[in-house]
Amino acid sequence: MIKKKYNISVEATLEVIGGKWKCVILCHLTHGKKRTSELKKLMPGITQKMLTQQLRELESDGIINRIIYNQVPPKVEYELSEYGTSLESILNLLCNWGEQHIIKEYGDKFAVLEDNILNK
Amino acid sequence: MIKKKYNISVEATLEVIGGKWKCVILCHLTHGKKRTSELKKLMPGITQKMLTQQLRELESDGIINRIIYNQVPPKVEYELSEYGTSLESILNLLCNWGEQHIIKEYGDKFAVLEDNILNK
DNA sequence: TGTTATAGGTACTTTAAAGTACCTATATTA
DNA sequence: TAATATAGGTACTTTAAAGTACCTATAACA
Repeated sequence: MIKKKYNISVEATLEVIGGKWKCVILCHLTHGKKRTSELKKLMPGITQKMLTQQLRELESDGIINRIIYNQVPPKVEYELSEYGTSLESILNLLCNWGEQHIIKEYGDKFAVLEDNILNK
Repeated sequence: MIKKKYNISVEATLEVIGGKWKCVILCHLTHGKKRTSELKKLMPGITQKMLTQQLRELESDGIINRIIYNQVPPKVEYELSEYGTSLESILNLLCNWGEQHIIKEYGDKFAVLEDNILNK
């Protein structure tokens, strides 16, 4: 008999997209596939190690695809997998809620948000 | 001038509902207001300290209301605030996605999910 | 020749999140 | 009188998440 693992289904979701970085990575990927270096530019606070670590985990959970181009210097791209797109509506809602929350807290989102593709 | 704080709006959302317990608490509260002791029963893994700590933070972010009945032994209830209900659709999607993910991973959600109000 | 760009690995350290243990108050009930 | 239920506080410890530093490979180019 399989041992019970979750007390509530949302725990399974958090196991896949919880933590400091995964939602951020996935939000960027909802805007199309990205190279490792592009993701690094979009997330100035993340380290190389954390970025690849999170990407590996998302890949092994089937959320993203890793596309390797056989060239030097290396080129690798990441994109939402088909399964990963089932998270798109959640990711969009999370981003939109955050934007509204910032407006509520600070009045003006441009005061606390860096400019990037998602904040336009 | 206010210092920039977020690189992407979803970071603001995670500041409010991130971590191991907050989404779980909030998912339970989407089913109506709950006493502290009820929440503890619904979340067998949480400690008293973590529960009150998370509830305090959610309260100070305006997501939940704390209702105190003046009696002994004490009775306190928690409910989603009006602002908190703006998270309801997100919370429901997070729960539903987790359920589907469990089915995908384990075939049968009843094998890994404890019985409680949300799993019926 | 040696520097650059790209993607990533690994060992170690730091920090933040979470957990443990033990404490409070008071009306009610056995 | 002593135990019970309820909600919560606090000091301390443990664990897990995250960060730092340094390492690899190789073709292109100055």
